[in-house]
Amino acid sequence: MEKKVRVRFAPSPTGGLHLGGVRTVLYNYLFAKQHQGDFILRIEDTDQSRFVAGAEEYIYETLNWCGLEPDESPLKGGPFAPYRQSERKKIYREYAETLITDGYAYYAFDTSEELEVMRTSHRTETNPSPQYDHQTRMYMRNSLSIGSEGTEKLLTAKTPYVIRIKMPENEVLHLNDMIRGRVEFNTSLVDDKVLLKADGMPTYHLAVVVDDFLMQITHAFRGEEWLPSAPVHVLLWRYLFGEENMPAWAHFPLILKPDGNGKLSKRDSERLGIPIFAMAWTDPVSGETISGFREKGFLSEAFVNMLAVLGWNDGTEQEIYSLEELKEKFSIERVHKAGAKFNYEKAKWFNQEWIRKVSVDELSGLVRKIYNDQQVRIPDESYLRSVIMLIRDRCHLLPEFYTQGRFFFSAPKQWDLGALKPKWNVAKTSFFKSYSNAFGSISDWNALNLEMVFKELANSQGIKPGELQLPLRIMLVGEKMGPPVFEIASLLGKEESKKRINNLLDQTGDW
RNA sequence: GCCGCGUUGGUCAAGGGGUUAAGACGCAUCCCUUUCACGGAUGAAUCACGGGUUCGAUUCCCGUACGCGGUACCA
Repeated sequence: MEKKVRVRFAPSPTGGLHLGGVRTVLYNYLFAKQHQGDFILRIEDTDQSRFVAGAEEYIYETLNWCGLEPDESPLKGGPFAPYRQSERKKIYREYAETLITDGYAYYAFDTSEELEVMRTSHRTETNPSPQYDHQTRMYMRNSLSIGSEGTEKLLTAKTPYVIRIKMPENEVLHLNDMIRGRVEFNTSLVDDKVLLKADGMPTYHLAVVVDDFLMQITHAFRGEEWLPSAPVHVLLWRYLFGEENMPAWAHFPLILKPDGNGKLSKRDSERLGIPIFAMAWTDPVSGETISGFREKGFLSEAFVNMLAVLGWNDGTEQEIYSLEELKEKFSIERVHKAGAKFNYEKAKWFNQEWIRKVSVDELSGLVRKIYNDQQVRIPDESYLRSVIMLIRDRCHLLPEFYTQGRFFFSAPKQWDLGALKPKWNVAKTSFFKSYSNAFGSISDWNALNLEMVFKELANSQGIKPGELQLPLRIMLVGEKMGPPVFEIASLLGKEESKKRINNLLDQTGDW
């Protein structure tokens, strides 16, 4: 009997959720869902000094936008509540003390100044960052170096302390990563990490294993940056709950900046003008806003799709996947080991694909919002939908529905005269006069008929129709862009088309 | 420095002892269209390096280089 799969995403609410974070959520979610398991959102807010107002709400909204709803969360509750670590504070101390009793951890009374002294005095060329470990711990002020009596004294005097894990010497630990296979560590090289901080809050290391155990997490997935501290977690599992009960691990590769090397960061967003957050994030203190994919005009389907295949593929040539399809086809084993550079151009391509794929219904709501923001009045829903169907193929980002389609809602006020004037003549003036006059006789107003009449008239007047198409386009659109010109006229309607032709004709006299 | 993880075109990547080393994005050229896109076609461009193992390594092993991550009372 297999245990029910339970995974968690455990962010620290300190700001916007960037690409890597959302991808971690996504992979967790996909894995859980394809195994009929639970996806838990746990808020790791153990560092009170890093509290950022609104960051937690931002996470909910992001998950909601992406369609990755947790089964249990601080907001939703669940059988293992609370899901906010700050509210679980009292739980952790007990485990830390058990560790001390069992000889796996100890009290440390060093002040931050003392730690600083140790780090500078032990610093050498070959060891630029000395650690609090088996080599140095006996020189520090802790229950190992000062004995139980001294410890008692300090404890009763209410001396601030932390609890540190006592890393064993020269033991080889290993971990079977679902992506990387067996990874080994020598415990001598790992420092005595703080487990419980002076304020009584646990560090990530303690909290993550205690909560993963208590919340019955079966698979623990996180970013690669956690791999180096994994031996601490393995040891904690061994000491507290039994290594055999430890969840299966997988460490995801990082998402790198598009140019150069290194982790994608907020700086890159500003520097390159590309979004890195799912949604715009405004820092409550500085007021500074970093734009997000949603605001740039991405469809959540495209965003999720793009993220899924950034570091994963199913071995076929398929690149476009819906969430449902991903649930079916995703597999941790096929996640790449190496980090991937983020490519914004490709991201836009995914969005373009999804703009064509998604229903007009869904698009119309989104596009309506964009037009509203631009103060464009939309006569009616069916007109909007027709415009959308006509221009969706040429849009990569949602805002392009405005730049590509605004002329459907208001007549051009200026024209690309440079494309017109040089080749203009009286024959063309009279052609357009007769063309717009002929509108009255077109009973079935559609692109095909419009084109037919256009061509017949042109031929009868001895002008090549091709030479007249561009002028017509400029009259209707104002510039050299847009869908097939008779489609435009057809949608615009008889009156409006006539009006726009006459608008320009009024000016040709001055040329 | 030390530890860990990586390394297939510019980018994302498939492949995994014998292949013309897929495909996508981007780029270039052409076609379509007397608009701009879309679409189609074609093209340039890749197995980090050095040793092994092998009849044969991009693929397996060992080094080296490079990159990234970690080295906090941050997660």
